[in-house]
Amino acid sequence: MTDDTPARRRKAATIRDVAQAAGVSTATVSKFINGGQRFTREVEERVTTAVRELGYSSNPMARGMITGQTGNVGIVILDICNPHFTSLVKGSSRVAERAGLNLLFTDTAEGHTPELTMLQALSRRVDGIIVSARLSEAAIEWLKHSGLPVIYYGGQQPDPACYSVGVDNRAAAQMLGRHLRDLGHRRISYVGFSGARWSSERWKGLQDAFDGSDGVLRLFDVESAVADEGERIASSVLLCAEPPDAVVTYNDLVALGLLGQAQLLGLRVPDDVSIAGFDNIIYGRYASPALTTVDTASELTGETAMQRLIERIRGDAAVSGGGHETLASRVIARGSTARRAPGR
Amino acid sequence: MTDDTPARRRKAATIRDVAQAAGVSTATVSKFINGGQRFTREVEERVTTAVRELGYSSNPMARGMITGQTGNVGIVILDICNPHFTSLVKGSSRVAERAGLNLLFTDTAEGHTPELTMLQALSRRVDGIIVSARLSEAAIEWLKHSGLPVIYYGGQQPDPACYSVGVDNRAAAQMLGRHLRDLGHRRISYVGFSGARWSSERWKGLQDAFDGSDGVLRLFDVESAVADEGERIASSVLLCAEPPDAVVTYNDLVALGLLGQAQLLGLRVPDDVSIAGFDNIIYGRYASPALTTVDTASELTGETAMQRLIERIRGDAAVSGGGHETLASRVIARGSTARRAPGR
DNA sequence: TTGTAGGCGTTATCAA
DNA sequence: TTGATAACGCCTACAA
Repeated sequence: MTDDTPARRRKAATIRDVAQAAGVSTATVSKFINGGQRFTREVEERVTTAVRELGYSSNPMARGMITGQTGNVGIVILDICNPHFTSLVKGSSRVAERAGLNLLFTDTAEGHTPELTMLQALSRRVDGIIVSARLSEAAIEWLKHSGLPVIYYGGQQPDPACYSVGVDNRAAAQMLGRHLRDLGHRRISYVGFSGARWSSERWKGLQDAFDGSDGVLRLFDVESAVADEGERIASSVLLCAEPPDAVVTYNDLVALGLLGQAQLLGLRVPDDVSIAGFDNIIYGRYASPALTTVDTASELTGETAMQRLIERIRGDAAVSGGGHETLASRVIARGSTARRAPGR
Repeated sequence: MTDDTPARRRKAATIRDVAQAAGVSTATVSKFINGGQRFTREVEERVTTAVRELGYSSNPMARGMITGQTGNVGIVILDICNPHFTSLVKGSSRVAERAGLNLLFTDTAEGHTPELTMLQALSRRVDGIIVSARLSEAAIEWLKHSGLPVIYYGGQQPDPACYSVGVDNRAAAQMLGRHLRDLGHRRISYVGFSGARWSSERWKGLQDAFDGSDGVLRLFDVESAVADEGERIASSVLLCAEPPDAVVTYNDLVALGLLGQAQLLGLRVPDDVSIAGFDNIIYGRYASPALTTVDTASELTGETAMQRLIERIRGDAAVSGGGHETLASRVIARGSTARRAPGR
């Protein structure tokens, strides 16, 4: 049995239907809906009834046309499958929901649409937007020029008029480096991801940590920050002439891949080599050994970014002038890092 | 240095501005923008220029008011932090982007807003919606009544007029059960999640697999399908009087938690007990031993659901009448399941 | 406290 | 091929 007609969307009741049913003007209904005014008990009751019976709710597009607000906020994510970004979305989503805003989600990893085109399309459908600080220069420039409220997540925007939220990557890496140094490690390899601006910050932080020591740091690079790449680069990093005591990777995904592959290559972690990443994704706990990492406040980043965005949209006076909000990070030491074996 | 004014959004050029600049009527510009008509070279050139110089793009809300289309599609996710759903979103997102549709994302796990209220608000902002088959009866009823194009993911909707997409959970579980049976396992425990309708399908599938054998199946239940719960229930499942040869869990997250805890309790996996889950989340590969699982076509589910939704929105004739689309699933055997030890 | 009327930016209809 | 004009549903002065 099939439908006689393709399910057609029933036309919703309009404010006029309500006005008529309640025997008042549309203006009265509008004011009633949007609150902030008092009415006769009589009118109030009739309107309430009419709204309920007709199941009325105002048309967001019609309202938007005149208020200039869409009721939506946008978020542009590099790769939703990275748990770091997943948590970020979770945090943003929660805050948006509380504020009664809808979240327009975009994943750019596919990159079918050029970044700029995508932003231009999105910008007409949202009141503000949260984007990665890794956006292209052209896109950032266009955003600035557009006047759309924007919050950047991840790194800090050089332009002081921009708002951004994230951890201090250099300081975070320095903490991790210090941890490794305290464990007696001297030969450190960093598997960076030059596609992210702040990978170099993390590299600098590591260097800071070993400043004035006899530590030897070496730099590698992956083409994308995923587990596969960690697997791919494992042998280059681990089986070289003078192998490292410890390896730090750009993020936990790369670390997970590296960790798995290291074991397949016959290395014992952490006895032969310590491994650590960034982001504190939950799955690091379920690797074996559990992965040492640096928490980069993923969910809090999302929450904070959304809060700042909403403030900007609402135009709260206190929050003018841009600036970077630094979130606290912390090292989470687990089984994948340990004191360097004496004989090693 | 602060801004003199709160960044004000510059008012975008309207179709009238373009018409004036090009010396034509707004109707002409509209037709030109929306294509599908031919113009004098002269007009075409003037309009093109005006559009470019003014950086014009049409106002989606104004357009939506008259076309009745929003250009948005909604997706309602139970918990974006579950990689299964993350992949689903990824698939949907890609297809939506290709079709030029924006994705309105909602995560219900927080549940601040009642399901029905959330759907009602969302329904006015989208042309169609993808939701979990785990939605409440009331919500499903309301959706049917609304006439909004809906695709359910996960389980099959009983109502044949509804569209749904997902794997055959019973058959999938039967395959996994068969795998375990072939490995010589006889005492099987299933850690289900009664919060999901299709957990019982999986339970039935397992029973099917051991039908007519001397297998003994036992049922447990978690309150939420996350790794923590897998950890929590581990001792109850594994340390009982007659411990199981193998444990199947509702999904990989629970399995991961259970796996980690099993090892902390001193059990060797898979020597002492085999463990398997559902969904084939990527992190199962990085557990140790790697997790045996059943692939539930997460990303394909998202893609397919979005394709069907778009067909429904566009009103393609061929796709009337509803129905369930079954996606193929497959067992992915890894290290966490192995032949039952002889002496066990 | 309530109503009237104008306009938001666009598309669709119909006439030129 | 092009243009005038009427909606679309709502909000907001302003008037009553």
